[in-house]
Amino acid sequence: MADDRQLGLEQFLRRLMVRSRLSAAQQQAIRSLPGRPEHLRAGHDVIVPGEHTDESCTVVRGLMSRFDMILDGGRQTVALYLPGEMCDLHSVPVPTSGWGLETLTETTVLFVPHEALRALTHDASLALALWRDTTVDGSVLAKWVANMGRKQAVARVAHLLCELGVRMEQLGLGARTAFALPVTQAQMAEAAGMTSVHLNRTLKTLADAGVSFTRGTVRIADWQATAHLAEFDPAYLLLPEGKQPSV
Amino acid sequence: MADDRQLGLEQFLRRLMVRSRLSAAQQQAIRSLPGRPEHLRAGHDVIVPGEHTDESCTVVRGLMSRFDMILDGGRQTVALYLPGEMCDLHSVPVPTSGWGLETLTETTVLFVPHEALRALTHDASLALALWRDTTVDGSVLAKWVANMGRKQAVARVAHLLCELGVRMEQLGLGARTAFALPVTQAQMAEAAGMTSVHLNRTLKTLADAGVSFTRGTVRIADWQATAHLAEFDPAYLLLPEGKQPSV
DNA sequence: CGATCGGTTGAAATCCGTCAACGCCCGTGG
DNA sequence: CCACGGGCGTTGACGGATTTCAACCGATCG
Repeated sequence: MADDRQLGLEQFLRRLMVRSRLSAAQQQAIRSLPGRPEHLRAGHDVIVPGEHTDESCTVVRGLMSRFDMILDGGRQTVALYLPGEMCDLHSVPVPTSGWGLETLTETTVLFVPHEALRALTHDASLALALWRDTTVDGSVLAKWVANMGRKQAVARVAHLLCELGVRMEQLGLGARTAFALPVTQAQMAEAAGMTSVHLNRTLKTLADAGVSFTRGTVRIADWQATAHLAEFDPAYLLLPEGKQPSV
Repeated sequence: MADDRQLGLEQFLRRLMVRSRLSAAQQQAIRSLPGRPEHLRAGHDVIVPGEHTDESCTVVRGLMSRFDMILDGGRQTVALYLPGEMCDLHSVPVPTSGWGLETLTETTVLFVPHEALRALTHDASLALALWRDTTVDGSVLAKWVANMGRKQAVARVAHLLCELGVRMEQLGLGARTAFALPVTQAQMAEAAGMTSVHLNRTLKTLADAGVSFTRGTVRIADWQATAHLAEFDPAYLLLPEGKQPSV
């Protein structure tokens, strides 16, 4: 539908405004961005690693992953994107992406030309807002590095679920303790940096701790305990409480 | 010395210009940034995780690491910073850093107030250049996630050494096949996401492949073979060959 | 000369990947 | 209606990779 452009931009704007103060005119500039919505099946590669692109895409509905490819054909998910998030915002300053982008579920995306996004940077506050948005991405990546490097499977998976819970809740897509995540165990294993077999066993262990992931739904019975188990501290998600400075 | 400010800014400018075209006036704006140089011993924590800061810092001489802390007191290095790189550029849009910053060797840093950096963003091209610089950081982080997630010790360490080789070479600090890296094995283990004991054994294995790391010097006898072993493709470092677009 | 730090090594325990098989569900086609 | 096949989840057994614990050695420094 044609409304997907409006919807996608509205969600993107809302995400920006979580961390950045924007004037009415600046908000309007976001809402007026051009965009081409597209509806995609699960498992579709939007961008193949190494491909050059001149548009970014935001998730309208569904779930996407940015991944790197290993020689043996295996994939490692390096970032997950939820509705309202611009997967490829970093390609505005650097259009040659070494990463692939794929849909994990049936997903509606909105393609926005780089040219239009670059034009926004003539407004210093908007430039800062966009820059800030990719910084959040970087912060999440850094946390993922720390998790992969130092934690073992149970804590790593728990951390991933906590992170997704908070992000979902922030987007109004459920509670951090109960939200839909319609992905396969194999897909989740790619994000957690482990085998699907081992993820399966890990989920079993987590079930004893009151964390379940069945039929596409995550439930966390005891948030405090799980967050502690995962050593999860949401600070790195850079959520509100005292907005960030503007220019 | 007072010249450290000039030197640091000049190196930072050079780094920016690897990927961004800047006019004479824009270059001058970088060179005119205020800055407070400081000389620090090895192992000094410049920023403690969670601390708020209103300046960024660039490495003038030496080596720094950005790290995350685990409950048991262990640290995971999430990024390494070489001379000319601005460790904390991402703190310009988001001044509350969840990360710590420490010197790995004796290091000279230059602190630059956020205010001055934010002022630069009124020039859209400079804003894009700074944004692009943090994007490179993010790209490296993503690659680290992929390495941690999917590769085992030998390939992971080899990849780290290849990356540092290329980055060092780019900065004129040696050849990718022979460069100084005066860090301890424990420090390198923190970056590679493994125990110092296992790193030690891994280095031994790598020695058979012609990769040595002794007395603070890395030597890679057969670059091709090592890059292949590590599945190292420098594309993610976003080096020149066709500069990035400006506004 | 003792103390400390960084590097090295061995042995045991643990985590995780691999291989292989099985069951379930569901859609498809006979 | 049933047979078949494929995707997905589950489980067991095995082996390899990595951590942990502990000890030792050499160099450096007070």
